[in-house]
Amino acid sequence: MLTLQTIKADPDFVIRRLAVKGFDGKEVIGKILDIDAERRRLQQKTDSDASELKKLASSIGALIKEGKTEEAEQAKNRVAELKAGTKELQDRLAACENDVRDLLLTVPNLPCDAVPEGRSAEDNVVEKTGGVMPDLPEDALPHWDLARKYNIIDFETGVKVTGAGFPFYVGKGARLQRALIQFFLDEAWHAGYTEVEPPFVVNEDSGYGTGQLPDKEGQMYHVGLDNLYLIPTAEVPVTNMYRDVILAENDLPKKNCAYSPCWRREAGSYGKDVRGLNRLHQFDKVEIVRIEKPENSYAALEEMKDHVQGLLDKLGLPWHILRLCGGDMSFTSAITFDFEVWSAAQKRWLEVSSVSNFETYQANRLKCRYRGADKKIQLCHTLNGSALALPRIMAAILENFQTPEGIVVPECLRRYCGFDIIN
RNA sequence: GGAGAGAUGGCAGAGUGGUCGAUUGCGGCGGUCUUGAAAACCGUUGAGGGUAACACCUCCGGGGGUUCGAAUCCCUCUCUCUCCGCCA
Repeated sequence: MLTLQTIKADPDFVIRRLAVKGFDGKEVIGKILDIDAERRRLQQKTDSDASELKKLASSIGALIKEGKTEEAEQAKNRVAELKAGTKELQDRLAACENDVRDLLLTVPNLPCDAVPEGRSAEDNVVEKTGGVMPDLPEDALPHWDLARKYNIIDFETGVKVTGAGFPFYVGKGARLQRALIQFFLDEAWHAGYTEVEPPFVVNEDSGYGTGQLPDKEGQMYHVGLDNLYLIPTAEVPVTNMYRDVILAENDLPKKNCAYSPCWRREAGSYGKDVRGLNRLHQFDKVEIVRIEKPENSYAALEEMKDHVQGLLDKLGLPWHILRLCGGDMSFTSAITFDFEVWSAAQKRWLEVSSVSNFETYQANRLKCRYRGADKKIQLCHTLNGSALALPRIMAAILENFQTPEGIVVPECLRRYCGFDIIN
């Protein structure tokens, strides 16, 4: 969430930036400022009352020791009277604090200067393009047909055993999955990311920490008996490692990578978007997460983009990078770049990575801070990106590299899966 | 799952109703001494709110209660440890 400080410093600026995301913040910002002003008034009052009470109460002890029982009794009565009045003040103060927090949670992050204006995905800007689009014959098969032809992904049995969106990967399909995971983790390792194997379920506090709760509750699978959530991305457990932590300046940057399965309920999705591997309820992903000093976060973002681009180049897939416009960005992001690969038989772009800088927005909720050289404690910047999500990469590999002899496995994966063709 | 014991500042560890936001040790930081370092000695060292700056307020795992007054007593939740059970 935004810091109160940011809003107080320049409310008009905040409202202007929010408008880039298509968010009308005028009313809520005004409300926040009003309630905060009230909160401060109440706090001053309760503080001085509490101070008086404390003094009186501690004087009673001394009076009793001196044997001045009567005076002590009088003081007791006075304290009791005062206390009745402060109770109500304290309740109002607590209510104000809650209201401000709740309102702050409804305000999205400010997009940074580099975010283009726009309402929807159509306004995203193609930033960069790479790789070569394959020249497939007219009868090229989409990946769901290839999966069946070579018996490497079994959607039907997944439906029987669990439900739609939970496929079985079988034989070379399963090995290729594992090869991709291994390849992505090794590449991240070589780029200096410390590998983490996180828990795949998290508690409520962690859900709030990274912003899945309270508003995106319906997107996560919930383990009701224990009140835990299946992670929708490794970002959640990995970023929450730094919840309520004050790092030393020389601890930064923190660079972590993690493989995890990801579970998403994807409520309300249907149609061609969810065909085959395009959108699943369970999928695999390697995530990279960074905690950075504010002055370094944009350089880190560029590094992350280069890393993701490098993966796609090594796989030999045609890609482009989209700079998301304000209207298409997520609630919590300050800037986001989406990577899409060309799915040659479906003849469409598939999103395989999203790289974002959250600046202090996530860190403020997490209370992830560091102590600077001047000993001042300040919020870190957090960033994350997929590197990469598997199913659509798998889809693109199957479609783009299909030949009459079979599917040719990208060079970089062969040492991991132990074969060079799926036939 | 059952029984018992715990949870205090970066760490260790005192504190069982009245100036306790908290003794002490270690660690960290600053200084004296030294060419430099070590040792020794002196000082300093939690977070949040609030203020122009002070003042002041809150926080001893979380929440609630008793009391004029709670780190200390009561209830409850969570977590940790020991033993038993179960188990990859």
